[in-house]
Amino acid sequence: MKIKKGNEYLALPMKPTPRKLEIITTASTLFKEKGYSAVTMRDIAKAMGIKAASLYNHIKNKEEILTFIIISLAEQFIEGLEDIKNSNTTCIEKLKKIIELHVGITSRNTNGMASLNNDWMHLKDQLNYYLKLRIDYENSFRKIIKEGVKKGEIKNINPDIMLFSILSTLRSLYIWIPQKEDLDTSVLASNLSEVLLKGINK
Amino acid sequence: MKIKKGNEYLALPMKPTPRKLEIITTASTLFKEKGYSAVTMRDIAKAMGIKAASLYNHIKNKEEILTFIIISLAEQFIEGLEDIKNSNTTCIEKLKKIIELHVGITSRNTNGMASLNNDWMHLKDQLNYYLKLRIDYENSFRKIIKEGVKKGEIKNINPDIMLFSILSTLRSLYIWIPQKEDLDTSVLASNLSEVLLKGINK
DNA sequence: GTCTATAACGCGATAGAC
DNA sequence: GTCTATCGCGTTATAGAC
Repeated sequence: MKIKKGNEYLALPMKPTPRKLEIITTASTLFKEKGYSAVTMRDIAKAMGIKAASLYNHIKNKEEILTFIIISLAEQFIEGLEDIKNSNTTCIEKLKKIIELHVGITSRNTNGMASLNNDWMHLKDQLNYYLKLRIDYENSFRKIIKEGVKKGEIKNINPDIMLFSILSTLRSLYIWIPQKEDLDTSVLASNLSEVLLKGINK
Repeated sequence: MKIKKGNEYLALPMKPTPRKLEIITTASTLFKEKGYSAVTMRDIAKAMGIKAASLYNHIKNKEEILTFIIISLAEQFIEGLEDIKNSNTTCIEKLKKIIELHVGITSRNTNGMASLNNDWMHLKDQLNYYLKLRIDYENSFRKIIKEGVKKGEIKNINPDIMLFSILSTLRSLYIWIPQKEDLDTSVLASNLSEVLLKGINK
């Protein structure tokens, strides 16, 4: 059962109940600390002050928790990039918008981003859908870089290396953002743009 | 039982037997695919064509495999950085050497680097030792950047953001290197230096 | 909606034969 | 050095009382 949004069929039709969302956010925290496979249903229940069996009144199984965390984030990235692709601006400006997109989504859900990065291989039903979203995202990102090279905005280096370098940094944001409590996300985004686009060498 | 090497006590005194090394490399491959917690002793044994019980003639337990993978890599980084710190050259040149260090170690053991990045929290005996090595490494790295800023070689941006950005890219190399079969590591290192130090913007 | 009890199974690790 | 057999425990998930 999927709903249509824009031109894409998305995988998460229902808004979860408050209690279900509580399970998902609790699980996210534990998944970030130890990884999906090392976290048990008893761990999640204990963190909520209930018994493991009670979780099953709200969720189908453990996999459903992981699926929700990962797919909802992946869809946010796809939708955000869609807007950027369609915006009428330079490629460098588009890259700045992508950096802002990552800082924004990550700062709102650092725990979930850990699962997106490290636990996607434990998806079952929605693994292929996730892989499709990820490939689509990287292809659109690479296309923007290549267009920037063509237009002379961006250096003529191997686009895959530039894509890899920027994306690696953006995907690691979930580790760094929570460490800096007093962080202004717009300052972070602009500093990151400076470093990623213009380098650190004076 | 630790041996002395240089001025540091290292945690891996014995060179493993060939059979033990075979277990470790087999396990590394599986750990990279699914993560440490999701890989069973039966999985490792099956991949080697033996039974799980037979593994225990060569290793003490599952944790010992992970410990060897992670600590031996962490010590390679510490030793490599020690040489770079002591070299008589500019800070920018030192950063280039660090990039070469990461490309070199990672290309020789992409599987192990996955565990170093993602499974260190499952260490027990050697967890504190690993954390000390990691903090030492990041501090030395940060010191080089700060010195570069002071000497006017490097831009006066938040050093933590520069450290984070470069290190995130270098730590993700294990994902990208195996995908590019025909990759020349020295070309990769020099392209990465260009992108990480001077940026992509023309 | 949470509980207790339990089913059904897989886990790491050991003992002892060969 | 590898095997079979097994122990003790932890795992996800379900059934049914309250």
